[in-house]
Amino acid sequence: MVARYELIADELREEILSGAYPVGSQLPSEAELAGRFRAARGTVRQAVAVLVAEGLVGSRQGARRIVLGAARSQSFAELHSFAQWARAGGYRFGGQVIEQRRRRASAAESARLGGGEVLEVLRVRTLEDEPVLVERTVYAGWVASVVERLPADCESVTEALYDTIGLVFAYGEHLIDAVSAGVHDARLLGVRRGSPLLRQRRTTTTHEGRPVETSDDRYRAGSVAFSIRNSIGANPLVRQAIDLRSRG
Amino acid sequence: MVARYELIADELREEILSGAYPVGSQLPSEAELAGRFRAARGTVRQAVAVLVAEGLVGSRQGARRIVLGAARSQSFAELHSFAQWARAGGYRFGGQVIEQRRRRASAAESARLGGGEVLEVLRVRTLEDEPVLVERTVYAGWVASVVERLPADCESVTEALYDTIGLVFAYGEHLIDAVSAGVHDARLLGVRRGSPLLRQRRTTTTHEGRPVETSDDRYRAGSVAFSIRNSIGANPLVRQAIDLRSRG
DNA sequence: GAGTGGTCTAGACCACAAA
DNA sequence: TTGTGGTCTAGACCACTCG
Repeated sequence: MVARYELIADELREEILSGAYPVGSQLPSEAELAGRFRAARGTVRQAVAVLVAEGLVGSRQGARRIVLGAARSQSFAELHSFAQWARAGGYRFGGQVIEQRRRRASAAESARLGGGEVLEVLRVRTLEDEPVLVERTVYAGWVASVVERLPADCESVTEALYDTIGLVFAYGEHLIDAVSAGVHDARLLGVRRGSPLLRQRRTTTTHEGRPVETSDDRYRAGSVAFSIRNSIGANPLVRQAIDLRSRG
Repeated sequence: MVARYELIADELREEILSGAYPVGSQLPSEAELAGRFRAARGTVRQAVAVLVAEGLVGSRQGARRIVLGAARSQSFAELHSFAQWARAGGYRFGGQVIEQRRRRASAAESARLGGGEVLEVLRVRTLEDEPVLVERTVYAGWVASVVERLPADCESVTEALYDTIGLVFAYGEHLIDAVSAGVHDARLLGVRRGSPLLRQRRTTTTHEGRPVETSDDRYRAGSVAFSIRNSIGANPLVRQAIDLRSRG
């Protein structure tokens, strides 16, 4: 079942991406759109809200909505899963488990994952046959045995978890910064020790808010960037200071 | 004029942050909230949508909403303006113009800012008396003369532009990656050449979609991180591959 | 002042989750 | 089966922008 407002949003999005409404131009008024789609005003408002959330359209009281940009944004799955992202972008990609072991959760991991035993996995991912990402993922105890049984060159753990036990990743929290490559990272990525890496630390949970994994992902500089659109009133991205006294 | 749904959202947010609804617990149903606040269901839905967008609350059809996290998120202004962010966080901060000159826009800048003459400004920002950020900002010609007249140690260009000509930054686009420090950056930040820097490139526009500035900001590693909460259905953050053949 | 988006209401029906 | 959130409607009033 696809909602009416989604269909309207899709149609408007296509028109924006195709250039029917160029960047900087005005969108039709809500009344006009309601007439065109034979829908209530509330429904077209919901449709336009989707485009505003995507950063495609800007909105302010009293003035016509304007087109801000014309780039497609990606789904949660594509941010969460390297494989799904790479596939959607049409890249050649791969991955390999380097090391894997069960151990007791540290204090910090217990707070995030719920304690007990955890499974730590070290993977290297390639894009266009070059290693670009070192992934250190810690899985909660309740998924450990499933992850352990996956092949070492499993393309997508996310998809495998869904296929085997119906697990869906639904919410994520991400912390992004830069670090320099240690000896180990440098060797795995084929860069010099001390090279800049883009680090993404994340924790992911299910629909019910149950934590599944926490990960420390390090990208070789120059391979991947993160992109965000934001506006007054909708600000997903947040800057954080790192404690300047006790640097890690 | 503060909207009713904002007041309701504020009240619920306070309850979440204070621990009245701990992480993992369920929120009251829409019907209960409507009764408690004597508002229509649509209004409480709007209120809860705010919390969902902030990443505090998770929502799915058929099940009670759950509390995902209990961290305050920041405003657009705080992401956009170093000064406003640092002040909101209670940090000691400062800034200094190192170099400033007018020149013709490059091709790339013309595409983003609209051509003609631009003003390029190089600033260093400090946090807790340590240099943490090198900012290379290019202002569109129509704001250049205003920016030129600001004092070299102006704390907040954003605020100054608002105070002098009523200019409001409304929309931003951000690209985040890691680079290594060049000789110049290294000297300005007091780090070794080749050290990792967190780079944020951004373009900002007014309410009308008129571009104001584009900037290349580089943070010393270990000083600042970016943080994001996302979920299925609401995904502001996007990962981008950088062309692997022609790296820059 | 006319037009536009923002807020709010009241009620209906549907899809989905959980017991 | 019951309760919950998701969708949609229709209409009202308000705040704001812009000519």
